[in-house]
Parts: sequence; C-alpha cells; structure tokens
Amino acid sequence: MKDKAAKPGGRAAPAQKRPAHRLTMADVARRAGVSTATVSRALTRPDQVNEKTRDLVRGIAEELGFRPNLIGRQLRVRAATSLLILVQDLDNPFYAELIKGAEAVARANHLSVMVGGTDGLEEVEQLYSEQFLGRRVDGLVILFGHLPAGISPKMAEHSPIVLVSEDNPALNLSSVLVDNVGWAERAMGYLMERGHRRIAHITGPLARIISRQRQEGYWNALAKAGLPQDPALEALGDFSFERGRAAARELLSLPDRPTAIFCANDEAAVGAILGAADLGLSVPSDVSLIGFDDIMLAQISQPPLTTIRQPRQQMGAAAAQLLIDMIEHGPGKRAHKQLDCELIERSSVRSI
Amino acid sequence: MKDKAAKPGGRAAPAQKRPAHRLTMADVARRAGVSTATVSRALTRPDQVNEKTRDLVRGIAEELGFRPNLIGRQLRVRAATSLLILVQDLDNPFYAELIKGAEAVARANHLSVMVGGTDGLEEVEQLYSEQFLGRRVDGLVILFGHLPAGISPKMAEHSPIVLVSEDNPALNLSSVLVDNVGWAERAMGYLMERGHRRIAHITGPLARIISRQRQEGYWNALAKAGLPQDPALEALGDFSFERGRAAARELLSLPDRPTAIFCANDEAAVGAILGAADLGLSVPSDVSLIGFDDIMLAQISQPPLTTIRQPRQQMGAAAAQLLIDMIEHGPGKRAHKQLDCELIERSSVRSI
DNA sequence: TCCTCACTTGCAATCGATTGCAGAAGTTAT
DNA sequence: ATAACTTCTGCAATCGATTGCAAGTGAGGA
Repeated sequence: MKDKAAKPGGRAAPAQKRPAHRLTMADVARRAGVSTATVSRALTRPDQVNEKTRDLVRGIAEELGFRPNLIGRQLRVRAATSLLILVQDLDNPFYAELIKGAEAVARANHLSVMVGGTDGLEEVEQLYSEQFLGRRVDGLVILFGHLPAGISPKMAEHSPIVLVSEDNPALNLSSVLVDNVGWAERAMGYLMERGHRRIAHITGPLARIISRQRQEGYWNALAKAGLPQDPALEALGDFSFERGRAAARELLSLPDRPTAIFCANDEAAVGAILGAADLGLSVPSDVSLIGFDDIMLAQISQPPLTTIRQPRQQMGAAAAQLLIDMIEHGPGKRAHKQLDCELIERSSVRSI
Repeated sequence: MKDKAAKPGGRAAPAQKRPAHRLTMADVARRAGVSTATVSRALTRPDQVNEKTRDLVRGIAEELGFRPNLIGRQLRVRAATSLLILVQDLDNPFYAELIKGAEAVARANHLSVMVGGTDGLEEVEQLYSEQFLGRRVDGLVILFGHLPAGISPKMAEHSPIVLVSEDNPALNLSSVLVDNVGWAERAMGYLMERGHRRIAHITGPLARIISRQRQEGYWNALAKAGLPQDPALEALGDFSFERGRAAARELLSLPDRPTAIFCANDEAAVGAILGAADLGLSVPSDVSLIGFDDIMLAQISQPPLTTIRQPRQQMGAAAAQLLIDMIEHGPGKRAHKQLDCELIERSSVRSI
C-alpha cells in the first residue's frame, strides 16, 4: 500500500503501460473548442450557456464518457458531502436499522454515509476522528455515549456532532434519544397493572449509561408502587443472549421466585426464555417477561416478546436531519430530540 | 440544502459573524516563518527536515490545532481512500456482518468504508455509481447480483469491483462466493444420511440467482439419490419469516407429508418452525428442518437450527482485500474467491 | 583555497473543477 | 446612429496540500 516501488526481482510488471490518463474537463473543452469554464457551466448550469454550445459540450462529454472528478469539485465548492456514523459493533442489528434511517435522509440531502466500527478501541476512534478533523466528513453520528478519542469537548461544542441512543449529560451535545428511564418505568407499570409485585431485573452492562437509565426506571417504578428494592432480584447482564439465559436461571432459582422479569434488552429476554426452560419453567405461565428494543427476534421468539419498541429508523433519520441542520446553519444551540417509544404487546406476559 | 438564500422575513440570521477562516498550512507556515513546503514535510516526512525546524513547525501546528485538509491532499496525491459497499437492504443482519468484515480490512489498509442501501431502486444505484465514476470512492463491493445502474459491463471490466455473496456469471467480474449449489446439496445429503427421503424445499425469491443455485443443489441431491422431483414439494418463498411460516403450513398439509424441509435461508426456516407449530406439529419430532446462512437467530430458535454457516465476516474481508489488490495492481484478470461453508449441527433434524 | 557533497529549504507547478469579472457580440430602445 | 442592455464566453484566481527541482549553506577533502 504505502510502498509501490518496483520489486527488484519478481514477475514482470503487471500494470498497464500508461497510467491511463484520466479524462478531465480540459479534454472535453479542447475537443469542443471551448474553455473549461464553459464545459463546467454546460454541465452544471445549463441555463447559463447558449443552447447550441451546451448541446455540443454535453454531446462530447457523453461520447467521451466524461465524469467530473468529485474531489476536485469538493475542494473548490465547500459543500458538505458526507456523514460518518460511529458505532462500537457494526453487526449489532439494533444499529443496522438506525444506519438505514440515517442513510436515507442523508441520501435525500445529497450526502453519503460512511460507517466506522470502533470495537471500543481508542486508536480506531482516533483514526475516524481524523477523518472529521481533516474535513473529509462533515458530521458525526455517534452511537455510543462518549466522544471518540481525538475530539475534545471544546471542539465538539462547535461541531456538527450528535449523540444517538445513548446520552452523555456530561457532554453538552445535541442528541437523539428516547426516554429510557420513563419507558423502563412504563414497562414495569405494565407488569404491575397485571398484578405482578415481585419483579426482577436483568440489567445491561452497567458501564453504559443506557443500562443505568433503565435500571433507574426499574427502581422508580418500584418506589412509586411502594415496593422495596431487593438486590437479589437484580441480576447483572451485558445485553447478551447467553448472559440473559444464565441470569434468568439465577433469578428463577431463588427461594421466593419472581413472577416477572424486566429485561434491559430483547436479546437478554430471549435468553431468559431459554433460561426459564432450562429449569422446566415456561413463559408466560410460570414467569412473565418484558424486554426492551423490539428487535426482529422479539417477534419470532416463542413466545413472542412483549417489549418496548424504539423507533430505530426514525432515530437514525432524526440524527441525520439534525446534523444537516447544524451543517447548514452552524451548530447553534444544542438540540435534544426525544422520540417516543411504543409498548408492543405480545404474549410473554400474563396477568396474575 | 440547495437554496441558501436568506429568508425574507423570519428570525435574525443565526450564523456566526465570519465563516471562521479555516486553518491552512499557510497559516502554520507564516507563523513558523517557513514555507508551506516545509510545513508539509515537517508533518508528513519528519526525516526530510531539520530537527529544529521540525519541532518548531510541529509545535506551532499543535498549538494552533492545525489538521491538514484531507480533500486538498487527496486531490494532489491520488491514493485510494475509500470503498463503497452497495446493499439492497441495509438492515438485513446478513449483510451487517459482512460490512463489518470489510470495514476491518479496509481500515487496516487506511481506507474508509461508505455504505449505500439501494432498496433495489435504479435511481439510487445511479446515484452511488456517480460516486464511483466521480472517483470519490475507489472500489465497489456489490452485495447483489447485478451491476448498479450507471455502470456498464464494459466499464466494469476495468474497474475495481467485486461481487459478493451473489454471483452473476453473465458479468465476468471478480467475486467472493460460496458454493451455494454444493452446500445446498450437502444440506440435502445430511438429511438423506439420516433416512429422509421425502424432502421439501422452501425456496428463496427465484428472481435471485442465489435462490436458484440453492434450488439447483436441492434438485441435484434428489437426482443423485434417484429420487423424483415433486413440484408439490417445492414452495415458493422470499427469504422472509412470514412466508416461511405459510410455506411450511402448505407443505405440511400435504396428504403425503414430507419428513424434512430444506429451507433456502434461516429466517424462513425459523418461520417454518412456527408454521409446523401452527398445525400442531413439532420440530424435529414430526418434521426435520435445515436452514442456510447461520444467522444469530439460528442459535436462539427453539429448537436451535441445524444449518449451513456462511463465513460472512470473512467474505467481507476477502472482498475488501480483493478490491485493494485490484486498486494497487490494476484490475488484472478476474479473481474468483470461493470460501468454505460449514454445516452446523444443532437440533432441528432427527434420524428416521 | 577551491571543489564536492550532503543536507535543508523554498519556489512554483500540479491535482481538477468552479466562478468573479470583464470583454465581445448581439438586441432593443431612443 | 448611438446608448443601454442582455447574453455568452474566456481568463485567471482559487480551494489546500504535495513534490520535483534548484539554490543556499556548511562540512570535509584535496
């Protein structure tokens, strides 16, 4: 990659004879007997050039298969061209749909979307920050709750950056969020309305703000119902299927078994279905389950999962839109967009 | 976006006073009392400039927070900077993992990854083709079996383009594939080894080559075993969960019910589990099921699905690598990379 | 003392398109 | 016929960095 020097020995040079002179506007101009300025105008501002000239130039450009070099254009016309979406885990289905929403809006605004999966690695964050600082991307959608290494909070203040899904109140950045605390409370409320009193919680990884917020909602609901917090009813999870399964086994082996479990996400909830099955218990007859997110899995699981749906695609779209506004009008003041979730009733909860 | 003209009425202009003159090398140069050439070298070829000058320049660059404009650099140094991955449906989990694999390899080679979801729309394909023709991206990973609108086969011959997952033999392009026919046959073989003779098939959408290849594998296996093709045993699917469910109901309502079903993909297979359940039948005791792909769902379904695993991440990585080679050494001759699948034995098949 | 060579640095061209400004040509009004 | 406009086109600067070439400096050798 970096070293193209001809190898001393080796097989004969495979490359083409000449570097295949790339077609530029100058070529079209020469061929049409006009200046490059005219070519440029003929191609991008048809009304500013005489009809005959325009058709001539366009014809020749067509015939030659000329396409303007977008890098050249971009250097001159400083218009935004792309957004970068930063994710920790690119193949998490939750993010995929979000990316889709953002891409659609970006595309409608003549922007393209780059994606970067950081795996949580600082060096990779740094690398992508460079793209932003080097103005190769014009805005940043961040799907984790911190600034990527290489971007200082002060810098971020004045930049088109938006935090999505996971907030970080310490940074005062624009964001697109759902009310995790409130909807966790709502999920708990749903369980309580159906008579459940002894309700366990499988958390997400507590290092993540989003997990702590859902936990807070769990606590709030308990408090409002005058129920005590019982540490034994909180099992540490990490959003994974396997951990959800194990956690459910722990919780359901308790002497005084909970009648329902609020899971911090769907994947863990589906794990919990199996964890229950491991103990010969079935959902919802022996234990009720409610999840969070409404990933595809939630519809397909047996039983289908009652859960809180996050409007993922809309979140992505809103993020892109916010960014585009910031790019056009300057960062201005922070915008905090909050989208509504929805409780999707399926069959993993029964009344008692 | 296109029209920035000041709105006649409205609130006061929110934009900053001045467009915040962007820092360039010239600024650093002036401040350091050297030429931009020296700044450039001090920053990118440390050994070519005197130690003292270098430190001075770097210090000032640091202090000023200068970052070189990557667009300017890219215009001058024609090095590849990015790959574009084109997909029909961005939130299909199958592709997400593939993108992840490609991104990792791209990143390791100092390239970034753009993604485009076309939804199968020609106009969107056209739009992304433009990015490629305009040299804003240097290579194309295509995850569907045709060239995007706007790129002619002849053009494609000489360009860094690779078809992944879905081939199109008509185009003679480089590709990264699995042997869909062979592995479909293998799936069928697995069923037959376990005594199944009456085996149905839920196809994918037959417009897609990949579906037809798996179907061909199904037929081949039948033929090799001396079994007849029975049209009644082939149900048209579309890779979706719902259609899989419906198809399974049709097949299992047949007077002479199949003992096993080979599903063209996992999502349909999981649907089939429920389709069977709809008829009071259970998997694998009443009917065996084998899928294709090994998406996450396959591990989690009840019962977990026996299936053919495609090495998605490797496919993405191989595609990126192939592209990078083509970019460095010219397209050269076509490379067809075939990766191995793996039969993952879980519990959706029983011997009879 | 003069020559050669290595090491630093700057000049200016270059990548490819866009666009402000001004001149040329043509039209209309007076 | 002349002034006043329009309309069209080209010149040349510009966006921001990189790099071939040449010049300047100082050290070391003859």
